[in-house]
Amino acid sequence: MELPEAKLKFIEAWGKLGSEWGINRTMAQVHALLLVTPDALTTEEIMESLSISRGNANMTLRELMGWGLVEKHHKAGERKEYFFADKNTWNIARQVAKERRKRELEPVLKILDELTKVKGDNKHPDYKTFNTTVTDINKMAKNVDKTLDAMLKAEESWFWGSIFKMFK
Amino acid sequence: MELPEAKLKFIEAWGKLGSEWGINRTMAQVHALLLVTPDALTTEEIMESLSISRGNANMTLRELMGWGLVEKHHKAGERKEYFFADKNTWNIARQVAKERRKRELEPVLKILDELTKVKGDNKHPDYKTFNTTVTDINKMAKNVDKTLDAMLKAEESWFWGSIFKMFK
DNA sequence: TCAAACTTTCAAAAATTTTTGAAAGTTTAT
DNA sequence: ATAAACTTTCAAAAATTTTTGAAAGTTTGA
Repeated sequence: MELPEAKLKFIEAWGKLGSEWGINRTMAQVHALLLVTPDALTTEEIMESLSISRGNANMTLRELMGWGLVEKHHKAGERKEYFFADKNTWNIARQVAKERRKRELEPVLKILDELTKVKGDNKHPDYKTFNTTVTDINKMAKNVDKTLDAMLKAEESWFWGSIFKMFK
Repeated sequence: MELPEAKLKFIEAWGKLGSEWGINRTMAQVHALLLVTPDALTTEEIMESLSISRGNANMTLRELMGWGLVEKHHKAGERKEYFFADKNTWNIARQVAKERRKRELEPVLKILDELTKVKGDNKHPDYKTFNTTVTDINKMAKNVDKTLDAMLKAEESWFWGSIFKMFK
């Protein structure tokens, strides 16, 4: 397989995976494009490469910056904005973990904490099932939260090293 | 807060979280409903509770069974089918991990392995960036794969116990 | 100050996903 | 064999998400 074809395959696969995980396909594709491009690209170049509109490119890049995955670069003496993706995989994973924790896990944890406090009679199967389920899910969500927190602070090699020590 | 309201809140929150993670909101809601219901429910009861159509209920329940999260129960002397959700949180997490690994991670790993093999000249920044990025992502994806595999085989308390020993 | 170069906005259109519900299919009891 | 009880299917409709592109906005240099 040649490089250009391989790049397209990567972009396609990344887009698909993104869409399966609740991330807009185009956003994942723009990210993938920047990940396999050594230097920063202009909006124009991204539009061209992926055949998307200016509006879409602009919006997607803004969101990628919001996720902390892409940054704007400027070249001396040029007005154009260039977009560049951090290519460190561990940084990317941490950044995504950090954002999803904040945006999705934290709100759910807040609700679960409330629901855990609902009072009732354990003799009523309805209440008992509700309470047990919510309490259990809350515990698991808190464990996930703590694990993500640790991951955010960790060094990649240490993290995987420790994980693999666990089950050998 | 009273139980009925709390149930609705839980169903809503679960539906929202699901939709953010690429799982159909209704499917997550049906799952949530069954999770807080002590006994098995009929299609009719689910339709009623969540105000959804027969077709939708049927399709959603079939999918939940496909994910291994819900099973059909039969009551002696009745023709109706009853649907029941396993309420063990660790089982649920493992089941979801298992399915997503099979459906989403494995196909991506296959593509990444191929892309890793693409030959080129490391003097060309384009090739070098592509190769480095894809190789790195491949490594990370393999680590995730191994971790999930371990999780699938693990006992809940042992798993979290080991994780927490890591960062204390 | 002006206009060229560039970015952002957002209402409307397109694409995609989800839902509906009536009809077709199946199973069971008589 | 039939009808009642129940489940499944799927084309069309509705809802939602994504994309477009032209107009408005901004910045810069002359």
